[in-house]
This record gives sequence, structure tokens and C-alpha cells, in this order.
Amino acid sequence: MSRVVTIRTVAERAGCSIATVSRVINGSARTSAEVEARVRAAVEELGFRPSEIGRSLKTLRTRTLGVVIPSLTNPVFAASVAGMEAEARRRHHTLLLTATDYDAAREPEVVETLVAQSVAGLVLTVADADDNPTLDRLDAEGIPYVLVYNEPRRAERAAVSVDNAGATFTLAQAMIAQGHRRLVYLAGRFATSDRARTRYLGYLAAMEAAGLAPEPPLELDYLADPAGHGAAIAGVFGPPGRPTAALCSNDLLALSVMGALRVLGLRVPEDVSVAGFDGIALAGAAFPALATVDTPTRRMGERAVEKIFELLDGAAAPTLERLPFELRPGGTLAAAPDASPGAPARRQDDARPSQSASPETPSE
Amino acid sequence: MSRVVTIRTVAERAGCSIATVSRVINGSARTSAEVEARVRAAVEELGFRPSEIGRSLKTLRTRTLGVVIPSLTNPVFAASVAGMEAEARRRHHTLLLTATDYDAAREPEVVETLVAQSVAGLVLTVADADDNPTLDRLDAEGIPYVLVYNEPRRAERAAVSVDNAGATFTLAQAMIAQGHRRLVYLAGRFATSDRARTRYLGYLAAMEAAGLAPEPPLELDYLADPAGHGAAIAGVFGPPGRPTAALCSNDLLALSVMGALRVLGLRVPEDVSVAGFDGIALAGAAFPALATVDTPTRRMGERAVEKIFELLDGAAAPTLERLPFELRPGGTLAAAPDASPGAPARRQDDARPSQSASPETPSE
DNA sequence: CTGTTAGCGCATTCAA
DNA sequence: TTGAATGCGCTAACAG
Repeated sequence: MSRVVTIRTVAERAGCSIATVSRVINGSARTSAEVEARVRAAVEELGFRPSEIGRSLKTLRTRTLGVVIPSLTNPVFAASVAGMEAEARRRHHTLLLTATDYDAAREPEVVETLVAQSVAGLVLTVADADDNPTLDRLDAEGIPYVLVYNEPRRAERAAVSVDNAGATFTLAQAMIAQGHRRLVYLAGRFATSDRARTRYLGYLAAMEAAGLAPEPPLELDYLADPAGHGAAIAGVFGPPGRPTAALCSNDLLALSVMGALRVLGLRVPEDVSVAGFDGIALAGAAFPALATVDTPTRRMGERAVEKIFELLDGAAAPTLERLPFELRPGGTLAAAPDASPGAPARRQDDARPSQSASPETPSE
Repeated sequence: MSRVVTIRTVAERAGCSIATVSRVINGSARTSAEVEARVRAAVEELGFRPSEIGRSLKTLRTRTLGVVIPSLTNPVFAASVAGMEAEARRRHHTLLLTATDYDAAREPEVVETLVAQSVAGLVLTVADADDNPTLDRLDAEGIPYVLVYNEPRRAERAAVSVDNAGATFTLAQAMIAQGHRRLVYLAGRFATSDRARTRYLGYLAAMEAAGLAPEPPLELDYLADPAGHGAAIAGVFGPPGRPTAALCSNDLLALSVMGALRVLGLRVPEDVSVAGFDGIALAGAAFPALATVDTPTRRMGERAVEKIFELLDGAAAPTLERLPFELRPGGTLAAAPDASPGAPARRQDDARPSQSASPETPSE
């Protein structure tokens, strides 16, 4: 139905062979101006569009890039996919998009699907970039891929990321500088994100560098189980002697944690400071604005696609590449409640107070 | 390189013909248990995965859906694409994703690209669903498609949308009920969004129903020209007798307008009330929370993909389908500054139209 | 400069 | 139940 006009139709109309039509279309060889004009006319009249399928079958290569991300609902990935799309389009390629919904078990099948489509390469963010049979398989089959946000230990694994541990180290340091001594690290399930794990290392390092006692990470299933999430937060921040700062593995989690803290009657940042990671727009729009690590989300996607083409062209060997990040200050990060007033406690008061935080603020 | 093992390899390993392998894989015909076992073993050992390309060339149909959206950076579309992806995956299909960056001129080429890939169908949000040569071409070629958020006048054009005009009418009514009499409608460029145009009709209707004088829409190029955007806002809200309410064609614009108003020293909602459209998370996170129309963004995408399959199966004729929306109250919508604290001003006694703006000028 | 021809990987018809 | 053969739309190697 949709594909009634083929290269053969055009050849008949132009009164030449299909090879010549192909040559004109692809400019793969010289043709006489006369024939070329006839062919172009025929193409125009018939509205002919060469089938990528036929072309691919011959070439065994498509103009398609496979993309695997945890979820489009997370603005981090939406932005990086937007970058990929723009860069791919610039190179006359299209994206085949799939999501795993943060389920590592789904990685093999989506990659299978993509590979079955003969994608030219893959761009993916996986749960674990080191222990990953799916990537092993891609390596074995020589299918080029670039990871995004993952930081594989193996140097031969191409990746575009940020210094996850380093950035978190810096962020934790900033919190400590504000007088916080009991910082907790909150994350989604480690099994679904090696970034969360790597960032925890940054937290550990900062705590140790400051001579503070690090605490085990709190893994929250905030996506699948919002209720249990609130309960877990209550368990940590409810009791006296609670932490004064929450370092979250990503912005979405941080926002969710802020909500849970408010439900507990705790004020941010007066009672508890909060910080995130990623630098999504949502973080800046929140009130108070979320302190976070600003990562070049869109650029990451662009760069990943550039890199895939470098691999395809054999122009470069796969490497781990870290893009620059920046600490983004925000109202959610303030001096610790028990910090001495001499400390650089600063909080802009230009914004009006949100209705009423619970009157009885347990300040201890 | 990547495609070393074909159906032929499997056939040799299993000691049978490629036809038999095909039969086993697709269950298209009965085979003896013995041969089937051998084939499955060979498939397993070789890690064989049938090439979608080969299959498609034969079938002339792929398991791929083409998607065209203005931009992934707008959370509305990110969410709806997330819905499409989930629904497509459920049906063993993949998405070929493209974006136009709000440039209608790019629609023909991206659709061409998608069609050249022999997608099974298309899901798209276009600039103008009525006057659109690209859609005409799809109609002519009988390629099935479903529009999202567009509301084509032609009933034969399949679409999943909301009642854009109706929702805006309701929202404008809510503003009027708060005592606002000078409402302006702000939009991105109409040329890039028929939704913005349709929503304006809702504004018009509400103004007329209330006996108020509607104003011409203010088209802002807030994406391409943030600076000019601020200046335009200043032009409208700077002078005395300024409007007390801004009805924006979408949430992203509304957020941007809020920022521009603050730069002018105007408070939201004390000086100016603001409302948006879409119901993105960003709107709820903003402070004050943005009053808006909550639309089922993700569900729209899911439903669109369901609908594409209904069309493909011939199970249904293309229709325009409107999903329910909901008014989402927010702190940005409050009583008009000059409204009497008593009852919502309905002004049916006052015959004089636009004369009366707020005589009390700003109090910065 | 142009035409003929041989596959690319697969599903499918036709025989056996 | 199975195998051989055909062709989907196209590119590329080879003749002419």
C-alpha cells in the first residue's frame, strides 16, 4: 500500500535502468546530464523515496542509532535524548528509542531488539556498566556503543559522563563547610544505578577527608513505592539527633525527599539541608531552589552521538570522557541548625515564606 | 561484522533448510519435534537473532512506529513519548523518534525520513493539523497516523487530544471569577502551534461570555528570543492600567512569563495572576505553584499508540478523541488586586466595557 | 556513461 | 513434514 513506487517504477518512467536511477540518487557515479534530468523528473513526479530497508539489506548497515535509557520521564534523560536526536539528525540518522523503566533485567531484550534492527550503533545508560552481560555481548560482536552517565572501569568501554564521585565529593564538602556533620546519603536502589553507587564513593571520601563518620547509604525505592519511601525518610529524620543534611543521588529523588521532609514537619533548609545531582530544570523551579550538581545533560547526548560516529569511522578508540560539571547553589543548602552563628550561614530572604511550616518545629 | 550469523548459518548447524528454520522461528508451519529441537539448539548456540531488515523487506512492513514531536525538552512531549514507548514495547514495536524544534518547515523532511524507513504508522504533533501538506501526503498514500494534542477539524484525521478551547474557557472563567477584568492571552508563535490558536478561542469565548473586552493575543518567541520576550512582557505589563492576569498557552511559557514579571518588579499573584496549560511537573514545583490545566500527558501517548494499532488492524476508523482534563489550582491564580473582597465581580450592571482598568498603579 | 546481474536475510510458494 | 526456489528494494561489481 504505502510502497507502490520502487526504483524500478522510476527506471521505467525515466527510460533507463535501475542502476542508473540508483547512481543519480546516490551520486555514486557520473551520469549524463540528460539522463539525470529525466530521472530527477521521474522521481519528482512519482514522489519516489528510496526504501531504507532495501538499501540497508544491501549495505547491512542502517542510518539508525539505538538508544537505551532508564526512563524518558526523568528530565535528565529526556534532555540527553534531545541532544542525541539533534546530533543524529545533523548526520542524517534517526534514533530508535527504548526505555528499561530502571529494570536492569530488561536491558538484554531491548538491546536484542535494537541489534535485530541492525542499528549502526548504540547509545545507552545502563544499570551497571561493569558487570553487564549485555555490554559483553556487544563487545563480543563488535557492535559499537557509547555509554552515557555511566563510568565503566574498563577503559575500552566508550562513555560520556561526568566525574560522579568527584562532583559528589565537592557537593558534600560544600555541605560540610556549612557546618553539617551528620550528612546522610540517599539513593534509589543501587542495583538500578551505578551512578548512585559511584556518587556514594564521593560522599564517603568527603566525609573521611573531614574526619566525619560516614553512614551507610539509604536506598529508597521512591519510584516503585512512594509510601515506603516516606516511611523510610521518617525513620531516618524522625528520631532525635537526626541528620541535618541529605545528599541525594539525583534531583528527582531530592525533590521527593523534600516533600517527605515537609510532611514530617521539617523545614528545608532550616531543619534539614538537601542537595541533589543532575541539574534538571525542575530543581531550579522548586522552592527553595535545589542545590545540586549541574551537568550538561543535553550536551552529553550530543557528545555521545558524536562519539559513536568517531567509533564508526574508526577515527578514535573508545574512551571514557568526562564533561565538566558545576556546583549550582540553591536555597535548600544552608548552615546546619546547630552551627555557630559565626559560620558563613547565608540564606536569601527575598522569597516569601510558604504558608506555614508546622508551627511546632522540633528544633533540637 | 555485526551480522555474521544468518538464518543460513543456523540451517547448516541444524542440518536442515533455511525454510525450516524460518518455520520454527515464526511458528508459521508445523515441524517435527526432532528438527525443531535441533533448530532451537542451533539458534541458542549461535546466538541467532533474525534480522528485522530481511524480514521487513519481505513483509514490506516494519515493527516500528515513527514519532514526530516539536521537542523533547518540553516535558509534555517527553511524557507523551514515554507513554508511546511503553505501549509500543507492549506490542513488540519500537519508536523511531524525530523532533522538529517547533519548525513546521521541518515536518515534511522528518516525515519523509520516517516513511522511507517503512514505519508501520506515525504518531505526530504538528504545527497545524488542518493546513498541512505533509498530512495530505500521508492521507494520499494511505499511511496510517495519529495526531497528539492537535485537534484537526477534518474528522477523518485520527487524533488524541484534549478539549483545548474548552479547557481554556474554563480556566479563563476561573480567572474572571476571581475578579480579573483585564486578562491577556500570551502564546508562543501561532504558526508553530495550532493548540495555542485553539486555546485562544477558549479565551475569547470566556471573555465574551463575561461581557469583557477580549484583547488580541500576544505572540512571544520565548524559545528563540528570550530577551525580546522580556521586552514584550514589559511592554504589556509595564504601563499603568496593566492587565491583572496572564493566561498562557502552555506551562513552559507561563513559567517564563513569571520570571519576566518578577524582573519587572511585579509580584505573582499579588500584582498579576498567571495560568498555564499542560500540567507538567515543573508547574507544580514552581513557587507559587502554577495554576494550569492538567492534561493526561503520558496517557495521551499511550492512547495514540493504541489507536495506531486499531487503525492498522482495521478495527476502527480514524476519529478525533478527547481525553479528560482537569483544572489544577495553584498559588499563581488569586483575586485581582482591585477586586472587592466581597463577591466575585460579575459586572453585569456595568454597561461600560474596557474603560475601567485598575486606577491604582503599581506599588513597587 | 550505462545496462545486466548478483546477492543482502528472510518468508513463502510450490513440489516432493 | 521438509527442501528448493523465488523475490522483496536496493547497491555494487562487472560488462559493454
